[in-house]
Amino acid sequence: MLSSSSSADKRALAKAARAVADPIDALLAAHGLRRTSAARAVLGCLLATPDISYTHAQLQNAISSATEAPLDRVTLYRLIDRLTQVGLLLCRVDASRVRRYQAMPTSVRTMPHFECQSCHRDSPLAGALQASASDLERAAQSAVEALQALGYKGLSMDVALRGVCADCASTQGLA
Amino acid sequence: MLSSSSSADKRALAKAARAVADPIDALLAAHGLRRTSAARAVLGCLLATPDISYTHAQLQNAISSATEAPLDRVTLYRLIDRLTQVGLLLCRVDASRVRRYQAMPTSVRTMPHFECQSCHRDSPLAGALQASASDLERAAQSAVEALQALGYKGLSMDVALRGVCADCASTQGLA
DNA sequence: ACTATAACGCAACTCAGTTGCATTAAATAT
DNA sequence: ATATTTAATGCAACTGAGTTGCGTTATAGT
Repeated sequence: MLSSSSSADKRALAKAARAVADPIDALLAAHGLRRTSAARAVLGCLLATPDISYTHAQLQNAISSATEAPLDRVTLYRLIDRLTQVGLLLCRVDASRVRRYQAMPTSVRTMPHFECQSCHRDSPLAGALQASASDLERAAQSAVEALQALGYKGLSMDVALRGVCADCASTQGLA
Repeated sequence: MLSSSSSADKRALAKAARAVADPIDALLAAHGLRRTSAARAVLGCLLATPDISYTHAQLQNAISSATEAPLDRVTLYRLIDRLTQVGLLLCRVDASRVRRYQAMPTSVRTMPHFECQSCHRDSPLAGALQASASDLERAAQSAVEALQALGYKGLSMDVALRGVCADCASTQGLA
């Protein structure tokens, strides 16, 4: 039984070691997902650039060029779905109707932005609007904290203004 | 010349009369759009229910069943685009990636909502979160006013929280 | 009334994402 | 360590929302 117990120990240790050794494996395991090469690649890629969001196509491209395994479209879709469902990824739909994914942010940083419905430019609230933006971020922060207190898990906030920007409004003869 | 001037007057008056008589025609004219039956139908439909947003399919359906003219898909797409570009309509992309249109609101009413990435429910911030929601609306209001002062035209704000709701977080074994 | 051009309608196309199903490979049980 | 279970993969075919090209119609300005 020394041999049997030691082999069991070995397995447990090896598993724990792998999980602890690689933070990505640890995350996957903690969320009940299998540690496949695809999962490691996707999560690794997104965690490496926490502030950048990728479309499905961009992710597939990034991974296929970084590794040797070309990773199927559908597999990537499903993998992304799983990672998103457990709260490891943040998913939003951008103005051009494509989903963008990024690692779920640890701290909430709201970045209010304006989408012009005429020229389709998407710009952050800056300059004279900095003050309003800060107010929004403050309010957002407390809303997030309230949700966290209720047991909500990976939280992110998105503040979008929409309308016609000053440029476009003046070019058209808008009253 | 009396006849020519009177006919010119007649036309001008007729135009003015029609534009003044129907607020919808007035809006179209004021934004440099032609007063076609399709445009009247769409704008009429959306102005009749200012707080409800429609997808392209819903709009086409509503209009085709209300009137006799069946209105082509593509025509509707292009019409919607025009109305949106001049700021008469508000367009947003919902969580399932479809565009939703509604009449551009006159007063800004921000309705913060939460999208669960696991169960895909989309719920307004209510109950215990009412306070945060109000703070957000206040901040949003001042941001909108700041933009209006800069010449921005039809303005609307959208505040979206994303993450995993308490229900889903507890069902999964989320740490 | 005449003309220029905005708006319309049809057909074909693109792009993002989905579904079904057979196969492979982690994780668990023996 | 091997067997078993089932999560994850890969391929093919499909769907739905939105777009493009182009010839035709109807509104707005002369």
